[in-house]
Amino acid sequence: MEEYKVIFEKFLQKNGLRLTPSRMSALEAVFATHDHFDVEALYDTLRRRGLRASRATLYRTIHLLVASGLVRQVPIQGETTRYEHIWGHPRHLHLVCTECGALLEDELGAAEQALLETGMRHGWRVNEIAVSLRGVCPKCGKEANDVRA
Amino acid sequence: MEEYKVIFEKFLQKNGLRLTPSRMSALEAVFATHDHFDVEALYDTLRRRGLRASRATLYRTIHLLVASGLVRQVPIQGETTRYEHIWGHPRHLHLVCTECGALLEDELGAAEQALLETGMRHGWRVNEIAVSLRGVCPKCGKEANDVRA
DNA sequence: CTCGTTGCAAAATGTTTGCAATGTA
DNA sequence: TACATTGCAAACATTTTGCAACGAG
Repeated sequence: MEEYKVIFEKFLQKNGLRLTPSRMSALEAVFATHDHFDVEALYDTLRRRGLRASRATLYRTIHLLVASGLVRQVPIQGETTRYEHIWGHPRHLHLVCTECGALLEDELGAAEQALLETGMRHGWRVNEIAVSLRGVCPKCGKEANDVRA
Repeated sequence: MEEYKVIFEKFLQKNGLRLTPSRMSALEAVFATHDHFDVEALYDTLRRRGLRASRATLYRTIHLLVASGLVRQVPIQGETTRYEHIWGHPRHLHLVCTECGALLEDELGAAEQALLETGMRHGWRVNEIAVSLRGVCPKCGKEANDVRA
């Protein structure tokens, strides 16, 4: 039994919630990839696997996954809310290209300690560090295009 | 003439856009505070000042302000999209309490240099550093409540 | 005078919720 | 069996857009 399943099961039990096929399917789909995803993508993934769960259920489930600490929202602007799993995924930072939307991940490195200390200095128990660097990727070293909507 | 107005005017000219009362009102309202705001709040602020601009116009204007580099989206999860002005606002980090929603700002400090180096290492021209530390504030040193929707 | 801009209302999204049927512990 | 869960459709909240009237350069 994979570790994350145990974690989720314990979380459900502790909160008087039930382990259902829909929830298990969603959980597996979420951990089947290291990519970011939104609820719609999760919905598609399940259908592609021949599984089923309504969007409503997935929206409800993703909240549980976040509450359990297994998943977090990706701290990046965008149309839809995107998520990523955390388990086995060390704290990292995102490099976002404001031109083409390219996204790169890397480790926090030296910054991590400094940030944790800042949190501590204010008396906060820090559970999550979200860092995104927005700028222009090497490929887009050009100029911006049209600005109008 | 305030610096940010000059910047916005140049931005408009460069893109063949026009300087209108609505846009100027929005710009001033945005820079009148250092708080985060969403479009609805901006709308209220204008009305309170006896100025007027439709929500549609404000949504259109805020995009221009972001494109001009004067304003950015706040990289924090939430119901509505929130913004903050950047001009005269040094790079900083946000401490977010996942219990009560409290929000604290602080300087990046030592982390800034480390993060910039990471960007450089990947060949990115970094324009913006967004950091949020999510956790539990001192006041909320308690336990979580009900998890269910 | 030419084109960008505005407001309104309608449309489009993304997400939540009430409710009756269903399933888990 | 008791109560949590699901799907559906309706409700919501936010943001975008078409269009005709208006306004800046």
